[in-house]
Amino acid sequence: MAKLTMTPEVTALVAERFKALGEPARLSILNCLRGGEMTVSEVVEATGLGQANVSKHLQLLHGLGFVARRKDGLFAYYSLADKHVFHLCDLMCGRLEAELRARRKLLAS
Amino acid sequence: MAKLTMTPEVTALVAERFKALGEPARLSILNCLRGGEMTVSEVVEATGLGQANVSKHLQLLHGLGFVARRKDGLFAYYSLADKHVFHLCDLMCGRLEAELRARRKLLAS
DNA sequence: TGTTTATATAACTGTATAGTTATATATTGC
DNA sequence: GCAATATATAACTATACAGTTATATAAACA
Repeated sequence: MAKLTMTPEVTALVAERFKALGEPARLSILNCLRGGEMTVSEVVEATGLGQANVSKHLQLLHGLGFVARRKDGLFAYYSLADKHVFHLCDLMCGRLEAELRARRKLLAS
Repeated sequence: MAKLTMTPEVTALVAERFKALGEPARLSILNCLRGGEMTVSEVVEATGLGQANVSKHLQLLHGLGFVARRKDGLFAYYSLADKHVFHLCDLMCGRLEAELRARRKLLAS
C-alpha cells in the first residue's frame, strides 16, 4: 500500500482482486494459461472443470484484467494479461513455506 | 509459483491465503496493525467493526500466520507477523493502477 | 437453409462465511 | 468470594457465490 491510500473504496477494489485469486479453480486456470494462449475447451480439458464453470471464471478474471481475450471464429482464446500475477503467487508461496517452517519448528520445540 | 509445484493441495493452501486477504474488513485490520501492536479493542475502535467480528477475523489471520498474538493480563496484543503482506498489497495496488490506466486509455480511444 | 460446434448465459442449489447478539472464559482488583 | 473488564466463542441470519444443468448465441460449413 505505497502509492494509493487505503480509503474504503481502494480497500474494496484490492480485496476484490485478492478474492479473485482466492479460489483454487481460478488459480489453476491461471496456472494453465502460463504456457500461453488457450481456448476455453482446452482449459476445460486441462483443469477438469465444467465448461460453464470455466467460462464464468474466465469472465471474472477478464473483468478484473487478469486475462486477455481474443475471439477467432468459434473459438475464444484467453491469455494472461498480467504476468505479474505469478509474482503475487510466488510471494504467497514464499509466505506459505515460511509458515510451514515456523510450524515445524514449533512442533519440534 | 517458483519453488513449489502447483499440486491441488498447494493450490488450495495458496488460495486459502489469498482469500484471507480478499476481505475488506481483514485488509483494514491489517492496515491498522501497520502502526504496531494493538489490542482487540483498539482495532475495534480504529476500524469501526464489531468486537466479535474483529476477534474472529484476527483468529483467522493468526491461524494463517499473518498476525502474531501476545496475551498480557486482560489484553490480547496483535501485531503483523509478516511485513511482506504489504508487499503483496503494493503489488495488487500496482495492478489496480495499471488496470485503471488501461481502462481510461480504452475510454479515450 | 439447417446442422454442428464453441462459448456464453440464465436459473437453480448447496455451501461457506461475514456480521450480529448473546454468552462464556479469563484476568484484575475489591 | 464478587464485580468489572477484555477477549473469545456459540448460535443464528442473510448474502455471496461455486458448481451444475439446460439453453441461448453465434460462427463455420454442408
